[in-house]
Amino acid sequence: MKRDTIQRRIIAGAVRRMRRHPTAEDVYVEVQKEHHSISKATVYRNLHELAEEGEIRAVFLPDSPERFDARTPHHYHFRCRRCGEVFDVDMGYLPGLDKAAADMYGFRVDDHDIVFQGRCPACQEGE
Amino acid sequence: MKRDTIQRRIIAGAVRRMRRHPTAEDVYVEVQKEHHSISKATVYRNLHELAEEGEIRAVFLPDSPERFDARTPHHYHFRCRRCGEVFDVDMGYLPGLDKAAADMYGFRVDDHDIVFQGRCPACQEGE
DNA sequence: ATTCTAATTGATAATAATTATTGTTAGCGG
DNA sequence: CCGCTAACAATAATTATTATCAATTAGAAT
Repeated sequence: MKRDTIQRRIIAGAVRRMRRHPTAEDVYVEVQKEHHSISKATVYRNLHELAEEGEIRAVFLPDSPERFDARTPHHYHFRCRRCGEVFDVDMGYLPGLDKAAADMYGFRVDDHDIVFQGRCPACQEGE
Repeated sequence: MKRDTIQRRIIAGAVRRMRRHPTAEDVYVEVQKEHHSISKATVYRNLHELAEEGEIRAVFLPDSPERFDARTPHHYHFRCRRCGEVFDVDMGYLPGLDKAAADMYGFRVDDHDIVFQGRCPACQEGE
């Protein structure tokens, strides 16, 4: 049975507070402030468990360690190829894509992620 | 100036031959058959260079090391959450998405990737 | 064709990211 | 409150990737 530990609550809370798609390492640094003895393995384990339960979302981005995101409404991402910064892209989830993929191939599609790549406004200046 | 080395040709050729989104490691094993003394660093280096030049495509997938793909027409991917297998999803590139993201946020969008997740047909049996 | 030289290579070391192991601790049902 | 077991901390191990650098070599210049 899934136990409700203070470590888990701290980790979940930290991810919900953090806004910039933190990596496991970022979350580790953050939770250390609240609970000094928490270990890195516990952070990894709980992040993955929380993601599996749907409490938070795992975001996979190019050239980056795995990131996490507590924002509940599904959204997409943009990654600047120059500075590496990641931005949210709110354009509404496109359920039609899931259905199309499911119909074409017989998959059971749970969801999808879209990652745009290019140049962010700041990095477009002076080119 | 960009030099045309036999290592680069062998690596590019191997990726073009391989169909299952090989990882850098997979490519390394493959090119070893042709050129025994090729080093892993050379494989990594060339894969990234080839990707940057647009000769091949880098594919970033959840819970997986970086993968590469020589298929020229852009396509999407599906990953089975159970067995981890990756499938191509050919549903036609959706340029409208790039434009929408660009217009909303002022990005210069080069392209996007979509990764669907769920269960593949084989893993749906006996559930 | 020979020489030059800067790009590229191979080998290996270093780093980063993640997972596994092991012994300890603490939620929760009884 | 007790005991069982899931979850824990600490750390070792593994995996993935990048950096370093002397040696090599493709392509340009002679």
